[in-house]
Amino acid sequence: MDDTVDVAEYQLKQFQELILKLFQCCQERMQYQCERFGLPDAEFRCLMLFGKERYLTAKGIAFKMNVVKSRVSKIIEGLLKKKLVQRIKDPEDSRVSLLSLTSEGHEKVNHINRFLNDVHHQVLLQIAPDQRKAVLTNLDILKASMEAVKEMMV
Amino acid sequence: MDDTVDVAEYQLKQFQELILKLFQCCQERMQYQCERFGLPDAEFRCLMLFGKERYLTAKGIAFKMNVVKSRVSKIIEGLLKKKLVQRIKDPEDSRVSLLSLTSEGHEKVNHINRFLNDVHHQVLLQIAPDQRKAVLTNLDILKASMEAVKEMMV
DNA sequence: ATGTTATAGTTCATGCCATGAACCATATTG
DNA sequence: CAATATGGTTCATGGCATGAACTATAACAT
Repeated sequence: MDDTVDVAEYQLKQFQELILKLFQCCQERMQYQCERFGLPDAEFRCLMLFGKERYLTAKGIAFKMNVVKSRVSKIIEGLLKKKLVQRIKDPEDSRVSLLSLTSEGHEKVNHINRFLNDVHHQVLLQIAPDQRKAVLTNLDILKASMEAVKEMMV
Repeated sequence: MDDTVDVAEYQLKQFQELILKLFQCCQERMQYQCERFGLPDAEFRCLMLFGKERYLTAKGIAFKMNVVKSRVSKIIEGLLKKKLVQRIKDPEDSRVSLLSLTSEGHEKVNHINRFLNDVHHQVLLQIAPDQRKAVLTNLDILKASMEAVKEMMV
């Protein structure tokens, strides 16, 4: 019945250590990015949402960023002030305002994406070519496992 | 000379996606933990530093947490108020105060560690036993690569 | 048509996170 | 012993995030 052979103690320790380090690395990179592009963290994350979708509403942003709508108001305010996004009224429902990137905003997003690609590219280049596939495969397994546990914890 | 064969476009995309998801998972877990144990994020992280060392100074904590000392004052204040840590004067240098866990603090740390072990254990259990080693090995490669790039970026 | 009811956003009060400058007390050093 | 360095605290400032109260518009139900 125990086809899930138990986990060795040292594996657990190693795993915790690795996850911690990876998490810290990501956090530091995020902090560096924000500084580099002169944006507070929340505005940065919000701006990047426009990479995928042409128009966003405050409500949609709140959902995607997992914050309350009053927070979104503040974030949008900052991005408007920086002229990175613009707002128009939805012609179909005048309660909602549609947010989109200004040309300056597009430029910034592209700039950030180039940087992001570069960093990730660099990381992959650090890995021996014949190992990249294995790293990605195993990372995918890890992701699936973490998300499975996340579901269980709700 | 090009022993670092270039990275496939789809690999780059996949990698970015995976890292993002992993990062988000960790962030959500952190948030859940803080709520569960009734501690603000910074106090939580600070408390966990005492797992390794018996005594810590404000300066040491500032270094480990990568924040300025005035911030540490605030964090310590919170932990003192919650009776999780205590402070004594360093007998060798009366400028510094030595912080250590109270018995209540020890209990909390143990409690948290049990939870943390459990979560990581669950994740490893999601991975087929004969794949765990590979996941850890590849995670280690990734960690090394990310840290190498981090060094380059300074 | 008109009076609920629901939805999209804003504003405000509150509290945590983090910094930098000014400051106090205690070492250290010339 | 005076000048300087170090460990900490306090305070002002600003970003992050929430929840409650409010405005305006839309949808629905008599």
